[in-house]
Amino acid sequence: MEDDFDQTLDSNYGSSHDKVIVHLDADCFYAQVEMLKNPELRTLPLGVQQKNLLVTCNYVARQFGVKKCMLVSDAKRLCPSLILVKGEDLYDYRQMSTKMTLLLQKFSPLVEKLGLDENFVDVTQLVAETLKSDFAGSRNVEGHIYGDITSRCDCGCYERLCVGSQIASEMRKQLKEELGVTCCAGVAYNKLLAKLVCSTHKPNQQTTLFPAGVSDLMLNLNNVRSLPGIGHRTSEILQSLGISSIEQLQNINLELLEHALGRTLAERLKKLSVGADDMVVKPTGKPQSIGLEDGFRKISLESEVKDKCEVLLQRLMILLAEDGRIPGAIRVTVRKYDNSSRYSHRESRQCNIPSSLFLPKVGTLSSNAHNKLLTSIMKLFHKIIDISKPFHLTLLGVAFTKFQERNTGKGSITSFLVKDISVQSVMNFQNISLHGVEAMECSSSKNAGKQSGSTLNYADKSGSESEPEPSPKKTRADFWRGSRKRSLTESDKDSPNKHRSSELRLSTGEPINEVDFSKLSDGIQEELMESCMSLPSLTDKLGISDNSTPNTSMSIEDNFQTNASQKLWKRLGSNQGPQDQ
DNA sequence: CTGGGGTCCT
DNA sequence: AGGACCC
Repeated sequence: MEDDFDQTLDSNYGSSHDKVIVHLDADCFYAQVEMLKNPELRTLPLGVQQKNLLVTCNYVARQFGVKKCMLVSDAKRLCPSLILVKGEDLYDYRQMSTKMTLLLQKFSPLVEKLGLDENFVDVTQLVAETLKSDFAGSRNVEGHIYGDITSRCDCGCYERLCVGSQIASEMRKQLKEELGVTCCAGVAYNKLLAKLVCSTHKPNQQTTLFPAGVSDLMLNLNNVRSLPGIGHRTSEILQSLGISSIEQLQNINLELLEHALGRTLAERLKKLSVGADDMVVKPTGKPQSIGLEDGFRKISLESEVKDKCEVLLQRLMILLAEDGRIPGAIRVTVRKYDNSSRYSHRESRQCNIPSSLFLPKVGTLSSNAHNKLLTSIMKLFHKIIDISKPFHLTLLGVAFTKFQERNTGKGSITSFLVKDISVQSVMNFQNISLHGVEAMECSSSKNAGKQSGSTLNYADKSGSESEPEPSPKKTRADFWRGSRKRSLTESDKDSPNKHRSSELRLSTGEPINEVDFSKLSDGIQEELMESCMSLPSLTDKLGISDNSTPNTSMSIEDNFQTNASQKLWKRLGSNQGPQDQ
């Protein structure tokens, strides 16, 4: 009785309909960012190129038959007028990706990134709040519905998914209005289905899946390879078992599958094949590793290796400073030339590094962190490659791992400062992303700095608002439905972080991320120079030298970005607010 | 020259 | 440290 009931729930776990998951996928993401940087490209066939590969292209180019992941030469043949932009440096894409994720976090703290252009959002809680506070609201589905809905599930998922579709619509609207990015969205009761249904209407559309459509969706997949979780290797194994269609996977004997793939994977794939997935949306936090790679034709001299690594390290240090944490280890990766094994076989070595390299107050003047790291890198390289014999590399990578949060204690002022800079840049995103909302209601948006924290309000609120009484004034549900009419800023409270960030701003109406170096104390200047700016070519770029204190204000972002990139930020931030103060 | 990133598991 | 997976 009771046992049977529980059993039913358990075995049903992966296919129950209790959650509402939205999957958002930016349309041809890199190409979109490039078109934001340079709007003249919008009407032209545009491809983004990494080395000899066209990693994505806009929809104008797709009309010529150009596809993702084509060789550039093939794409050019199909579309001789194709405009190509280089996309090896992911910096701008990463920044836009961060803004998108921050925007989505207004709806739920459960946001999981997949690559730079996709996000899963678990909106179950927001849906529940909406249904509770708005039980008379319309139950229209926004966007497409996948398959038929003639038979309605009676567990309440119909209403939940309807509200989910409305939330997804609002998310896409805000992404478009505030960031200029168009997305597709899929709404379903688990991650697998949300992702699969997302891609059924492209571009810039959304689709909702109800239980009645699940079977059709799964069986309409062309190949087992279309299932997220089945990659190159697994699909080859399946192929050898004579399995290529989803239906074959659904019907194969489980024991047979376990023998080929192992129990864990076999059981997972069996469930996936019928649309069952109990994976939770795991909030993406700080990355476990931060790395850069460069592929090339041939490197066979140690000096070339060192040069490459130095450039990589230099760029890496910027990403590291923005992250704000201290790495505990560094890893070097190489790919050796090997014409037999096509597949990218890589070898790597890693070693721990002393945190003192990143702490304020590095005792010695002559050797900076950069040189020590480069030495470590070359040592690791020698562990992989015996340079007394000829070698031929086609890729070099450097990555930091084993991160440790920077000491927040009273110990170091630098830790505070560096932390603030990263907070500041996050807040800058928020400022930009909020502006669309602000502009619609309060034309008197002074104090732009004070409004910046508000995107995080809803997560904070729902937690503390477990209040019993009928004063659900500010639920997340109210927020997303009323966002066009209501001010987001009315409930803002200043946090210490905000104050500190404000203090770092220039008083001349410069962008929020400006830092006036001359106003920082000598100690802080020194520490910043030491921990972030010790790279020779970087200091060149910034127009500062080792023995002169810069007397002009500098913007970290502006100086590190390309000109083209500046246009993007200018455009996105162009209404960033009156020259306040 | 089939990219430049990431994740988790073994 | 490598291998699978994701984009």
